[in-house]
Amino acid sequence: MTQAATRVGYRDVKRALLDGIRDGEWPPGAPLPGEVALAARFGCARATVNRAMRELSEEGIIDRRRKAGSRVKLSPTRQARFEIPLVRIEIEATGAAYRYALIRREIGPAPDWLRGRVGLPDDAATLRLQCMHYAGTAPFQFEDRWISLDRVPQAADADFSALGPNEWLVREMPFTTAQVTFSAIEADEAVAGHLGLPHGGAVFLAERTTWLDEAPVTHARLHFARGYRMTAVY
Amino acid sequence: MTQAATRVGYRDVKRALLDGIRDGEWPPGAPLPGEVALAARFGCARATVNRAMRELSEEGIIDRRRKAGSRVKLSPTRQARFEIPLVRIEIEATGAAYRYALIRREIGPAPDWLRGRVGLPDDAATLRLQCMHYAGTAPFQFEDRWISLDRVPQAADADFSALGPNEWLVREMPFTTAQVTFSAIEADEAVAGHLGLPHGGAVFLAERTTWLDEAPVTHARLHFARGYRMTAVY
DNA sequence: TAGTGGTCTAGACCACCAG
DNA sequence: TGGTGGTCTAGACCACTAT
Repeated sequence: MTQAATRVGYRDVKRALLDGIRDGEWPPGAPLPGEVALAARFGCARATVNRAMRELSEEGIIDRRRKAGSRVKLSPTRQARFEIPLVRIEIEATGAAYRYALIRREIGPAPDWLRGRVGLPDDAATLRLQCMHYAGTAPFQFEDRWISLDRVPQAADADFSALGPNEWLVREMPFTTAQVTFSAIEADEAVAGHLGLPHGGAVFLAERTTWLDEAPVTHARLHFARGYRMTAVY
Repeated sequence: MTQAATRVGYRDVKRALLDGIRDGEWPPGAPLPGEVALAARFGCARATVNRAMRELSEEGIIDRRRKAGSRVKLSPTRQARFEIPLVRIEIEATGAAYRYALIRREIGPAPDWLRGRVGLPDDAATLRLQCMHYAGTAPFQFEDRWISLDRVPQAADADFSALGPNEWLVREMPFTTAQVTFSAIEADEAVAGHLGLPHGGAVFLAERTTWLDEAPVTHARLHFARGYRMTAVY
């Protein structure tokens, strides 16, 4: 005779549900039993089923709506999670020595495209910084950044010759929202020079903007050296 | 006199903790109070505090370890979540008409680089498919895919002339693990031709592999047309 | 070994929304 | 308007690990 060897945890429930979905018990679009029914079926509390189903929903496997119940998603919109570490950490993780160099520092009005993109007032003053991050002696990333002096006035007096703006901002300036965009562009003269690429070579570009309660803090264009790959498992 | 207007929820706790971190009550590296203490402070159950802190931990804001307690991360490793929809959905979401075309279909042994990359046996047979996805009349994505016939034998008999392999696989074949890698490459002759780019033009490449319980199911190289951007807010 | 987080339970109330 | 998910509680036991 079988006996409940151990207590049923939310992981067990999750696995059982995934198995059922995979094995066709609940094909795409099909409604799943309610939480109470599943709790009875699995012999656990409703809260346990709830956590399992909440996670499945967060992972994009099922849809949940009050009253309507839960359904297996027709096209599972699975999502990948990318970690966005500091460049220094990323480089040091490869075993290489991290080196940083400030290339240019300049205070001036925000360019039009940037104002439109992040929502800055017309007369907004920004600090523009260009710098390089090296892995050993090899160029790793060319950073082109604008910092809103309205939001971060103290940046005007900060010394960025030894500490990168990103690390400085992490310590100095919290943010509530961030946006990242990845794309591929062709290196212009300047970028190619900094990264040691041929002019027109393919560059992996990450653009990152952060806001503190609606007010833009900073916008960075991070150009990665040849061969850079960004990976996620999900 | 103030009065607890409503019940304290995990969102309130989370916000309060984030505020405290932002305002310097708990600077980076500092230990946070234990769950019991916080529950008392906020006037709620420990489970509520637990959920708030668990989410902060999942979001990369704090570190949690038994016995050691919770600490604010030194360098907050925030993570971005990207939705990976079906190409068709992605195109239709822009309002454009989706069109699909199969370019090439071929059965043969897996190339060496692929075997090493995904872990296929030496004699593994694969179905290779090349196809195009258009947004209206404009090329949107060139897909170059291998499907393991060991794992998905029925793919050999499937008709991919009207339905794209990705949509077919989603319906036909579940997977347990997936990996995505983004990079920028220069278009070779073939890719340039398919996407209407100059030879050597920058291409945003997403490589996607899926496994079902350790066994590789499929590997796809998705080449996006000029100007493609992949965005996440976090 | 003791303290902290991890999880489960049984019960409860509430918000939402499809019928 | 009733059923479903969303959340909270109070209490409990357990697993891990720093000391």
